[in-house]
Amino acid sequence: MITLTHAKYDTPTEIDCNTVACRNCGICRLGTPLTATHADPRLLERIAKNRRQIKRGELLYGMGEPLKALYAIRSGSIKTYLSTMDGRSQITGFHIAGDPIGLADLTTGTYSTEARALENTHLCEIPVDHLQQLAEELPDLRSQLTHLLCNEILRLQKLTLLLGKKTAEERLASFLLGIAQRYHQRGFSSHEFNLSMSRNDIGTYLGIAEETVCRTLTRFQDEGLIDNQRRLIRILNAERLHTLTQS
Amino acid sequence: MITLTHAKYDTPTEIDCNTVACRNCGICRLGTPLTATHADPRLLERIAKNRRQIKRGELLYGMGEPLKALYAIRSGSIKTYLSTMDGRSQITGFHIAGDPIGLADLTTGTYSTEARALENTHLCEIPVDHLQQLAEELPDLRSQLTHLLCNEILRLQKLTLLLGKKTAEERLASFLLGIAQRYHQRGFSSHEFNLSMSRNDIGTYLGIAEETVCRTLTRFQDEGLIDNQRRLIRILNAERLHTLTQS
DNA sequence: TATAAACACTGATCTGGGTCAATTTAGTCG
DNA sequence: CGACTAAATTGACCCAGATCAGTGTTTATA
Repeated sequence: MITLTHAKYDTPTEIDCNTVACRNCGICRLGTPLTATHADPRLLERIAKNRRQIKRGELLYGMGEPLKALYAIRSGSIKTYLSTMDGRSQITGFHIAGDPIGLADLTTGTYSTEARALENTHLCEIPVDHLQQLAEELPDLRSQLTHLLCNEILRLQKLTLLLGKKTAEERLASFLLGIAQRYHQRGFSSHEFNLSMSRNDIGTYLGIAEETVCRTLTRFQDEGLIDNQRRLIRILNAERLHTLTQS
Repeated sequence: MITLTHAKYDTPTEIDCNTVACRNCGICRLGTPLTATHADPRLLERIAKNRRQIKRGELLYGMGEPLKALYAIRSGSIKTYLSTMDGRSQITGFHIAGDPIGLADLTTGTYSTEARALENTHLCEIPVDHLQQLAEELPDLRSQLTHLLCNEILRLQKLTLLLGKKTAEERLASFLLGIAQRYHQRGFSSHEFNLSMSRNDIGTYLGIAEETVCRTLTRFQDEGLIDNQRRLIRILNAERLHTLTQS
């Protein structure tokens, strides 16, 4: 079984096992399905110009800043969030290796969220003018970008159902299975994983208090649904968790 | 002052004042800004094949159905919503004249929400294969579609902030000003409008109970912020409402 | 290996808004 | 018009989860 074994609160190292090869990256996949006769490497190099790395807690970009580049995560993870005037914030997404960030801001030219690293993170920087020019040339890239935008809408629609109508228990169950599924899609274990975000972050994403996150995880553990070792989570009964999600 | 004067619970009539000309429609605008040297009419006809009209309460499409067409609203309004397994639902959007519906489902080929008419509604039906073929030919149409997708993401991000972190009062204030702004963009009054949705629908959109919607609107009226005549709303103090939105 | 600083967890109490139960007000239709 | 029906409103009560106030536990740092 492959598990994510990166150190907790990891230190700045070389790209570790939780890295996604360019041909598996969401942007670079160029519309070819998972069974890709892998994309032209020169093409991939043309899309992502620079590499960049940021440390845990660092800001990648702030809301309102002019959009200089999009990013694709090579390793690590990023949270994006919005805030009210008086400082309450709502995390709109956790982004892991292979995910693009900032796509939705392409047409307005301004970042609509804050983006902050949850751990030390390696990124590909994709200049926007460059991407748009390439997209004009490459129909496959265009359809991949459209696909990513559509998926983001579907994800946010499901998030509104969660935030508007689900109980704390349903939210946590949905969250855990969602994380498991995403890791699984990237070839990692869907039963055991290290969360890169704090309990506070989870609450800020699910629209509940940190304490409610803790209490609910503890209850799931007591009921034998998960093994809760702080950030290391083992899913013990995915079946029953799924019935708890109410979706 | 132009106000929306269609009859309450309106009856099936010819297209009324709350109609958007094709050249102002979200999809047909073809990337040209508001100051458009208006688009080629033959082009517009090529995009929207059939007209369709549905009555208040009728289903336009159901979740999970194969995507046959996208729709653009000519007049009237539509709600789209998701539901939990046990029947709680979350409205993900209210759509009015000029809005496209179903765009986000283009790449999956299946409707991801239910869509139901809030009043008698006239639509343009846009076959998907046809749209995609046209988009290949027309760069302006492509960029308009991308723009619409991006805007939908930004809208849903703001909705998650509302659902995850705002109080009932903040939700209602945001909602009223949001409606006002959208009507304003379409050339109607931003101070007086008829809501096409029930109090129950508003609650189902804002993640609060119908009763809380009523109580909060009543309070806004008592405080002189709005004039609340059932579905006819007059904004009396937009300034102060805005400070209540916390965004 | 101390010490500090996050982070995770737990218990006690409180409250915004949900739920339940009427009542009032329009809109519809014979 | 008057009866019927759906929607809107109001009041009383209740509870899921927030908030407050700690106590453990792990990581970071000296």
